[in-house]
Amino acid sequence: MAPMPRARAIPAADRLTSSPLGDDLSFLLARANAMSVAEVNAALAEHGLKVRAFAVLAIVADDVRPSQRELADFLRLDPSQIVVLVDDLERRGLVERLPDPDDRRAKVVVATPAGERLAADARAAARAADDRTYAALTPAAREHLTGLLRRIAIDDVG
Amino acid sequence: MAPMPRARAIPAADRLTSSPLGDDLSFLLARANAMSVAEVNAALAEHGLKVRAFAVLAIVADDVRPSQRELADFLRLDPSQIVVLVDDLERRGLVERLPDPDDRRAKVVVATPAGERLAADARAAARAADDRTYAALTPAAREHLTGLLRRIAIDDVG
DNA sequence: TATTGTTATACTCTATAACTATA
DNA sequence: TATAGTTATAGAGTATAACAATA
Repeated sequence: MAPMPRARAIPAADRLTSSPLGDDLSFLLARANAMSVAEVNAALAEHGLKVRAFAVLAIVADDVRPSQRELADFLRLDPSQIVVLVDDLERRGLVERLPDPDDRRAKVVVATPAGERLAADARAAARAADDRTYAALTPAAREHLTGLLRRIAIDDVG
Repeated sequence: MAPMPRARAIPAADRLTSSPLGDDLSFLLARANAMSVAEVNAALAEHGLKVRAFAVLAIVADDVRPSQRELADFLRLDPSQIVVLVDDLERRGLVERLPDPDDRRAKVVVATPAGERLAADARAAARAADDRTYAALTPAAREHLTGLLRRIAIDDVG
């Protein structure tokens, strides 16, 4: 009788991807996100941005006029982190803090013209990065994925 | 003629979720992942684990017998980080490093009986956390999402 | 020469608490 | 009493380089 093949004969990658973790939603989400962040950060580097600063800039360049508190809630960052991000963007002349006439405690963050220009360039770079990250998906599958994630990340939350 | 309603009259959350970022795949992925990690970490805390250590333990408890290098590749962590994670798990008697007879440089990581028991408990806690994170999705939608993420995070990679 | 595991180091990200000015 | 922004600080996560043992 032939000896049992040793476990090591199966390629490591297959042993790992066929393990239960390879079907775990949270794990796949974490792994896909790590790939996405790496790709986007690389694309944003030439614009002097990273994902978090880009997220702030992209929002305010879209004329949302959020307070820092609103930015913190939406981006799931601590208000103190928003301070640091806005400080940096403001120092670079990309955003401004305006007093909120309705609440003198609050500051509304808006983009400067230079900020709007950089946001447009950065958005294009981020889109190109996304095309690489999600190359395995058809446009329809990408839209479906967007909808599913939106239900988890946005619609289901206050 | 009636004055234009001020932008501020629209609730902040709506202004933000309907901004372009609210449909950006990478952003939604990052946000969903942040929610998932927070939920899973909270659930794993009572077992003295966090997501990264749990991932290592879950793999080796599944009899994959990976080398540290294989763990690093699969988990997208630097080999030096695997050293730290395995050091901690080994100190707690949950895993062991065995010499690889085929390559005396490599060390195969395996779970101890205590590690297997903890992995089972932790897996149940993680599953419960996932049920909370993905509560907005039907089982069918969850499976669909798993398949889409798998194509991005696993199938599309070497 | 190249690779595995290891150590060391520095940098980024994240979480927490406390303070101020306003509400 | 509660909230918006700020400051400070510590911890977790991440990235990089160098080294010894082995391939």
